[in-house]
Amino acid sequence: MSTFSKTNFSCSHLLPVNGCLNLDVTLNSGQCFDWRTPFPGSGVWHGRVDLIPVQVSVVPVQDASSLNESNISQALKVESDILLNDELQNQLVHYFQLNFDPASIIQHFPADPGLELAVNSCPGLRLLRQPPWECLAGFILSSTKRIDQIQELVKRLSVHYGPSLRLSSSAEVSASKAERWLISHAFPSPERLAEVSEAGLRDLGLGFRAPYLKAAAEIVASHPDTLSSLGELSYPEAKEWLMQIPGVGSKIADCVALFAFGFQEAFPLDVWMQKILRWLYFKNRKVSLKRLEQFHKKKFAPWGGYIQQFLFHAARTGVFPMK
DNA sequence: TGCCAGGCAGATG
DNA sequence: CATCTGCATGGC
Repeated sequence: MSTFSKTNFSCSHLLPVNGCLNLDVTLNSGQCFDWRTPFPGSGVWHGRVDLIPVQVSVVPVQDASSLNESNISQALKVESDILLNDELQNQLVHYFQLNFDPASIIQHFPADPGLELAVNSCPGLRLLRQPPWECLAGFILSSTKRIDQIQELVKRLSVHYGPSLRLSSSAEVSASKAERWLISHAFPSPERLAEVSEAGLRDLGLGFRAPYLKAAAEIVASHPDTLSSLGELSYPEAKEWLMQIPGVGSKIADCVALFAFGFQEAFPLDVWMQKILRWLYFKNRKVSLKRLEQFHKKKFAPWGGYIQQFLFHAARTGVFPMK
């Protein structure tokens, strides 16, 4: 394993974690698409937060003398080839929501056997707060794709059109085996993708998503501040704006509302969630989408966002015997 | 070969 | 409303 762990990072920090964080669960729960781990289950991940390339892992905190918070027993260990000044550290804290303890929301969940099973099956799962554009783009790519295929598309777009993150010579030194786990490029900006032809996007395997992504890039690029400030609107207003974009319907808009802006009312109702809700609460009978919408709003609001993530991940890892 | 994958848009009753 | 279809691509 030591051949894979890169020990010559020029910068290392420990960021205190409020509550519990499990990276293996969180970074593999279908909310983000650009993290890799050399060894599944090792807890070590390579990726980036916007333009900051990092290796992250979670370590226990023994001596809390400098951290007089009672709910801090872990820290996020962040290593990077670039200098992590205060501003960049704040970006990392925000992305991983380290100042927020998910237990403060979980304790309000309605009493429900299925939900409890889901929550207990993936401790440390937490919602990230992602940069809006790459979150939006990622989920535009997600239509009828498996998560590993979405990850592949994101990687191809980044390598072909994204800005290079190779900033220091030490990053170039790494062993060839570890090389493929390093993040080389960030996700391309909307301005850059707006310049790429639809054919160019199809060449990367986007298929029918190509014109959608291009249109989204053009819209976002031509309204420079609108997307990034959607968090100042109400949830319905933000969702309505997102759904103006071709290729963005209710589900994708909810993903962005939740994963990029933290609207807890957002409840991405994809095919998985439809199956889960029918199985848990409707004896697997056919139920219209409309009714499922009404059901989750009545039963789960205003904690739908987190509840959805627990149910989704539990189902995807086989916790529910749905077949 | 056939089926399915964190959907959406357009058309039909 | 509710349902149906085409849309690309890749893996099993």
